Amino acid sequence: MQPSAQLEQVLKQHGQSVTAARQAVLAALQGQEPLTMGELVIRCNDIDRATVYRSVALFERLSIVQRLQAGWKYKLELSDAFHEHHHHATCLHCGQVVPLSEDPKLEAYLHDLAVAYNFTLRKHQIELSGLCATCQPTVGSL
Amino acid sequence: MQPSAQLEQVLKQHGQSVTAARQAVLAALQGQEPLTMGELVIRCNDIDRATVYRSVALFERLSIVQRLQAGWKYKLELSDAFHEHHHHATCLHCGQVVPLSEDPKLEAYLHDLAVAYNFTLRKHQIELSGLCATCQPTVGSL
DNA sequence: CATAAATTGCGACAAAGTTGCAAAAATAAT
DNA sequence: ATTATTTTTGCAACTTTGTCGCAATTTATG
Ligand SMILES: [Zn+2]
Ligand SMILES: [Zn+2]
Ligand SMILES: [Zn+2]
Ligand SMILES: [Zn+2]
Repeated sequence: MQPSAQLEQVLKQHGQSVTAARQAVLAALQGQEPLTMGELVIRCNDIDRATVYRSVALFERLSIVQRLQAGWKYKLELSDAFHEHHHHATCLHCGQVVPLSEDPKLEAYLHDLAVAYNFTLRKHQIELSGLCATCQPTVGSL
Repeated sequence: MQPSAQLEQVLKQHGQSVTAARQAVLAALQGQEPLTMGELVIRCNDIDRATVYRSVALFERLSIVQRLQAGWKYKLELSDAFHEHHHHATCLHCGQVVPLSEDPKLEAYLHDLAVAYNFTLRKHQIELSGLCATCQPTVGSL
């Protein structure tokens, strides 16, 4: 299903209106890389800051987007129902975020871990940080 | 080694001064639960906000503290050299953060994963979110 | 203890995020 | 299709969070 159609469906399911602003926010998030809130606001430049914030808050409640800690600031990306489920590796030097393809064993592992702590697992996040292949020669310390 | 002594050592190793403010910030972070920046500022109430921010920034550069995404806001906690390495499960309903004891198999797995992507892994984070044992009966939806 | 270097507090500022409310748009009803 | 009802939007004012320059204080050095 097309992401925009899927958005429409999720919004209606929850009694929320389908609006131009919300569609624009979704569209802005469809790129490859996760975005900071600031970047997102810029990409939605016909839409008021407050509206972007309100849309993101709604999307987070409806599990349409998720926020992840990428180095210093948090970033936003579409969540599993819209993208494939995946994790990230962030380069500490150049800041690039590389998506990692899903690993069923790892997923199973996390599930068992949650069970061991009597947690009903709703979502999870793994963030690796280090140096990407390109930056490894460049950097000595850090 | 006592955390305060360890702080002194790390600071000196990097040519940084050992000051009352920095010791106070470390002390405030020694409690069990990770703290938001706001909470930390409150617990350091003789110290200026700007100084707390500057200390945290320094501590982050020296890998004394790490920030983690706990639900909505980020939180700070002492990093692996000061606490045992561990991960977290956050309850979506009551917000409590439960530390998970280290699992060597999982750690090895992450290491291999990074290698597969040509990443030199420097650190990593796993955040589980869901409902804790206490909140499971309370909540139907969410 | 005196000197040099680094850190702190302060105040002013910039950026990020929130809120109330009237106008506009979306849905529901006729 | 029009109108009525409900929800959302933009705006502007505001709070919170985070940053910066600089003089006063503290820390390190000898
Ligand atoms: Zn890189
Ligand atoms: Zn996963
Ligand atoms: Zn709970
Ligand atoms: Zn680990």
